[in-house]
Amino acid sequence: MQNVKKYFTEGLIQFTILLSLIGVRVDVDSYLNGSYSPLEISDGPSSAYIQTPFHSLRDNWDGYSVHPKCPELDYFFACRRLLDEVRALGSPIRFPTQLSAWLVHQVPDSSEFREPPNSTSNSNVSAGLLSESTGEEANDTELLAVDESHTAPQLSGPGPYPSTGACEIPNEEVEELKGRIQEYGDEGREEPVSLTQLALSSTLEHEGLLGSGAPLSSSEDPHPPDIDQHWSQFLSLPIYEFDDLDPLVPQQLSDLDADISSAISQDVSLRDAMVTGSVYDMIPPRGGVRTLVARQPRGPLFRLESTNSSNSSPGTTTGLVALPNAVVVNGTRNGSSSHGALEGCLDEAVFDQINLLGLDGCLETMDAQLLGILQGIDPRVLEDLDSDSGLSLESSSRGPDSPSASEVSSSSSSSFFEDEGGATGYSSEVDSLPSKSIANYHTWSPVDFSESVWHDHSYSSAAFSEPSATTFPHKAIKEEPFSDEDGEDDEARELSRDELRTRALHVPFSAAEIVSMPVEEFLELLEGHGLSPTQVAFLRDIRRRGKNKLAAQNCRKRKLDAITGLQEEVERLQAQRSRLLRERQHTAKALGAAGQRMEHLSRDIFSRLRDGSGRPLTPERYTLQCEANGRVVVQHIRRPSVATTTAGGKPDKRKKEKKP
DNA sequence: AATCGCTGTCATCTG
DNA sequence: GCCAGATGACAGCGA
Repeated sequence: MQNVKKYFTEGLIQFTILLSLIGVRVDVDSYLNGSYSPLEISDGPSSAYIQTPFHSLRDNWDGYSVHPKCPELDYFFACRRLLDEVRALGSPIRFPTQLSAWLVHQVPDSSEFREPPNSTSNSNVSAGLLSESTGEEANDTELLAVDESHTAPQLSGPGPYPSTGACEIPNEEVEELKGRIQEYGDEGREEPVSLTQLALSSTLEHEGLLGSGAPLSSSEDPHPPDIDQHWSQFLSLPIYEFDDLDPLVPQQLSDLDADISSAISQDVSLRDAMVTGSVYDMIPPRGGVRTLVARQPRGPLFRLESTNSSNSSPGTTTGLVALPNAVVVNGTRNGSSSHGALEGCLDEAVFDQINLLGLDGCLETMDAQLLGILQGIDPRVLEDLDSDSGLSLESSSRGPDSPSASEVSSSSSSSFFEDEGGATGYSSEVDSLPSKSIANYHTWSPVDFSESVWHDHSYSSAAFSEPSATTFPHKAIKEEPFSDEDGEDDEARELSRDELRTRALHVPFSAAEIVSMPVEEFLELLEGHGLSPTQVAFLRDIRRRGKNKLAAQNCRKRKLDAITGLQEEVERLQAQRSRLLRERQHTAKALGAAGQRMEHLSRDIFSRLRDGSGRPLTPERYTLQCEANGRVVVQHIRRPSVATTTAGGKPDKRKKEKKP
């Protein structure tokens, strides 16, 4: 319980330091008329101002040898009342230095005392306090041990108190002091002091002064509630509560000085230095302080996150880490909309990712097939890719200056598109494309595509999430147009056939765009480009198939989800059934046991009962009935005919005898 | 070679 | 009647 002492004494010292930091001169002399020495009062142990060998509590408190009404406790609470007065005095507070010395006197434990973080002001104050406290401390060996690093050199200085260590104060002065204490009343006394000291305690906690010892808990405090309340106010509050109470310190200080603005600011800065500043290595990470330190940095992070979330669209609130590629693609394709949503660093991150993906460069040189494949992968992504990259590349690659495109257009259009004839028979014909037509595809089909991409015939963004896999084949096509990887080429052929035919039609849109574009735009496309009926039917077919593909994907996904949900429901119901069966079994057991107990008790009771003739009652003829008022009565069992025939009128007699 | 899962496509229905 | 979406059925493909 050394920490208890330090808890209070350090709290008082911290309070004084806090006052000094806000410009309040600590001078208790004026308050005590310079004649009172709180160090020791000889008027008996009942006095609240008796000098308390506070360190003596160290060994006694744990053993509960200190009575709650002991003078030491009175002394402590008297100290607190004095602080209450100090707080209630108002603006021009001048703390008598004796109080400071008195406070220093109460710092008995020295081995663990360390200077608070803001050592400059604290050391000055404490030094000043100790300088006022005279050579009395010279006799107090414990005090010398307390703070010899900071205060011992000043303890030798002369002071108003005799070096005997016992300052004699007349009883009448004590009474006068008590009267002054009474004058200030009780309003708002307890809580503000406790709050202040709690805040100071928080400071102490932050400084780790209390971290090494036993936890300050009053859970084992067997003392009466009145004292317990006081103690628990200081002892039972966790650190985080102190942290929460820290903001209350300025509130309490608002009563002190007219210069409260500075006081508040300084207090805030002090708090920041002690708490918030702890983030910046002001507080050693130990014990409960670690939690405080770890909690503080969340502030800026939260602010950052909130800023991002506030500025970004709901879909992009997951943060940069979780920023999907789709968002990146959005950033590239629809700069106007997404730029407004993702500003600042988000944009930087987006463009960084774009650069990493190489989309900006690759899109410029991507040929039509690959772009078509890309766009055929995820219409949801490409849904917004309506403007620049895709179409321009598409058109450029589709131009006559593109060898591959021209080759494709010439060969494919002649070899398969016209052969396919109407769009209605398209699918079956395509599936049964002749090998020559396939070979034509091979001339420009990607050979190095990632298998995942080619396996994914869907338009999901998952395939698009690997842009490298979709951009690299572009080079492979140009460099190795004739590849022997038939399997992948087949997949490429499967995936890109609509794209190929769209390109063969010289439609300035990719298949994915055709699928994803609105109906009006699609109709404009059909009407505005002078397409032949065959081409129109083909485009409609492409759109229909693409839509249906997506629909099939969604449908299957829903089906799987439904199956999964039903399986979970089945498992849940099975578990519920098992639970209910167990409960029923348990209930049946309990009921049987209760019945057995009831029978046993009935037999026991009947064995103790006698009828009028002294014969024991038998459960076969009598029963116990519990009435509403809790009264238990013995009732005769009326047996209809058998009983009357066999037993005759005897039961009636017994029954009459029985009803006591 | 048979099987299974995935995917695309078609036909059909519904709103 | 057209369109979009949903869904069952079928076929192809790869593991």
